[in-house]
Amino acid sequence: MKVKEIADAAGVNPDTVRFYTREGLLRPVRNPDNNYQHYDAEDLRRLRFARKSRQLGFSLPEIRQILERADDQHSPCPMVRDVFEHRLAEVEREITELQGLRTRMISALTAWQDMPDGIPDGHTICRLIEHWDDPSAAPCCGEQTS
Amino acid sequence: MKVKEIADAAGVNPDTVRFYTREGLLRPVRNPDNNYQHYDAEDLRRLRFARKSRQLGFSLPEIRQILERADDQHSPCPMVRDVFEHRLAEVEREITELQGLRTRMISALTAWQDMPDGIPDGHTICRLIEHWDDPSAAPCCGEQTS
DNA sequence: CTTTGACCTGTGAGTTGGTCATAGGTTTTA
DNA sequence: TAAAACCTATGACCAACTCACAGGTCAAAG
Ligand SMILES: [Zn+2]
Ligand SMILES: [Zn+2]
Ligand SMILES: [Zn+2]
Ligand SMILES: [Zn+2]
Repeated sequence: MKVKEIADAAGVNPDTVRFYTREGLLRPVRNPDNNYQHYDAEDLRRLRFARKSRQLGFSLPEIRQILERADDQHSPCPMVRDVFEHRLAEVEREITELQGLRTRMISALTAWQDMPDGIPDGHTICRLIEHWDDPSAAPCCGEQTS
Repeated sequence: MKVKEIADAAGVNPDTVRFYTREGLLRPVRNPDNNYQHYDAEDLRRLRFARKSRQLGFSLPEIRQILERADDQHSPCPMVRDVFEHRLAEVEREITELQGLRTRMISALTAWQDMPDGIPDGHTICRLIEHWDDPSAAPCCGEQTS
């Protein structure tokens, strides 16, 4: 298979195939006649595996490690399980962080409903933003949060 | 104020101050004697404003636009409100996406509890990943989801 | 007076996972 | 035979910083 063929078979951009090849995830053989890369069914399996792993949150270096370990006939499963749990915790941390941002944004929107637009006066840039207090921040100079 | 002073006053990395300066958010004057940048109270206000805006999800180009608009004595408020609503929708989309990932990961973890580790046999790389089906994907070749 | 350490300068690279542009070579089709 | 579609490698680009490097400046301590 040539680049576009394997790319179509896996539903990815041909540049992604070239990128994964450069990164060592795919290992095509080169045709010396025309310098083209030739991918086989094994490469397609690896490519699909890589895409599936990406959907599960694995990074490219991690996927490469899994593939290399499998090439050496070592079971990648324990490492997969371990990485996966760390990744899940990280995803949950990101969700929490984004939900915090969402909460901040909604509280700001609510407060802004009652605030008029202002003209910058050299003392203020935009009161909407400046008068918004980060609920997650510690009081900075003795302020009391009622 | 010199770089480290304004950075400490705003609680950011001095490199961030230099970066924001390069990006046009801060406009220090240069001391011709020693080539040092000199920041004033206005810059500190802009820096704190920029950090607060970042916490609310604004991008650097957006913050620069707000600052430039305020410099021209035009009210940035309508634009702030508009950008903000789009950003909120985007944040909620990201949250949904991450929660989808989390759901996929947890369903995978659950399924993996009953699966033994396997040795790669040239036909399989890692059954944990390969036998996991993306619940959000459409059936690919006539499979029925029970 | 000199040395040391903390600070300053600009530039460029690294992060992540691709995507796109460029310029030139090859194969297939009309 | 010429256009269309494909291939190649390389490098830039995205976001928002962070860090490393090499060299200049300045205050205090010896
Ligand atoms: Zn496995
Ligand atoms: Zn305060
Ligand atoms: Zn405003
Ligand atoms: Zn199928």
